[in-house]
Amino acid sequence: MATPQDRQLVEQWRSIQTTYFRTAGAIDRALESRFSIGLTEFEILDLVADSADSACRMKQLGERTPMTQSAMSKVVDRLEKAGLICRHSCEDDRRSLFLELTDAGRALHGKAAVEHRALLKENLA
Amino acid sequence: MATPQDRQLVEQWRSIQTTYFRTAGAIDRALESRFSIGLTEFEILDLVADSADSACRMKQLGERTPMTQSAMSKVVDRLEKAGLICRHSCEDDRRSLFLELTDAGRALHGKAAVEHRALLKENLA
DNA sequence: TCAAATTACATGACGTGTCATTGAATGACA
DNA sequence: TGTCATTCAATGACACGTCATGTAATTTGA
Repeated sequence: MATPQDRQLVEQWRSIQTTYFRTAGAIDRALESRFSIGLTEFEILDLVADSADSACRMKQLGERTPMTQSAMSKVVDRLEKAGLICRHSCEDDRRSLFLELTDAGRALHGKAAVEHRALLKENLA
Repeated sequence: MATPQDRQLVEQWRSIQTTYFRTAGAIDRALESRFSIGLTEFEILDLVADSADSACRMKQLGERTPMTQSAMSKVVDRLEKAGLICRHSCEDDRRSLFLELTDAGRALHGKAAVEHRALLKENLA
């Protein structure tokens, strides 16, 4: 029934869960308290900041995160309301959207990224 | 700014996230469709099934999962409504609760665990 | 070229998680 | 022993994610 291999799998899984929750929680709380954004928001900022090219982002970002399309849309809403990002409709295909950091967004991302990296280092050691 | 070490940390973190979401998602969907319970519910069943001793469980279970006390309480609600688990108040300390699987709960856990282990194996390879 | 299928994104209903708080039982100790 | 602090669990308000669906733009192909 419960083979040693099963036990080991379950242990491995619990370890992943623990690491994930501990790390995500720590980052989320830190970003929330210092910059008033959550981990999810930061991850979108981070992805946008990371893409220097000018492709139609929204769609492509979706391919680089486990988030749902619907979740993405709402996160971008929040980021836009917070004045950290803006949507530009894409001339070539008006269904698509470009995302771009505002100056405020870029500034905040810079500071938040330091915090983010530090907490990753601390938690993934 | 973005040192190679930072890059590597971020890569490692994305990898953990991907594994976590892929695995959790697969298990959740499978359990949901075949047994009408979610991953969270299963994990509580699994913990209860795993503890043979008769300590005041609720509290101790909390120490073995990243879940909040409040989340636990609600999951147990659902499990109880589904007839898979029951709460017994603890004689020694009437603030505490024992949890116990019902027969239905034990039966379901047996089948679901097989599925769970199989999906872990598939996803954590 | 036009109707049907597809694609990109937004939105509303809904489930579940968190935080803050409550209620009840217990513990500490003057 | 009576008061105050602590602990366990439940609950309500709220935030956020998912699913199903809607809307508009684009593509396909007869």
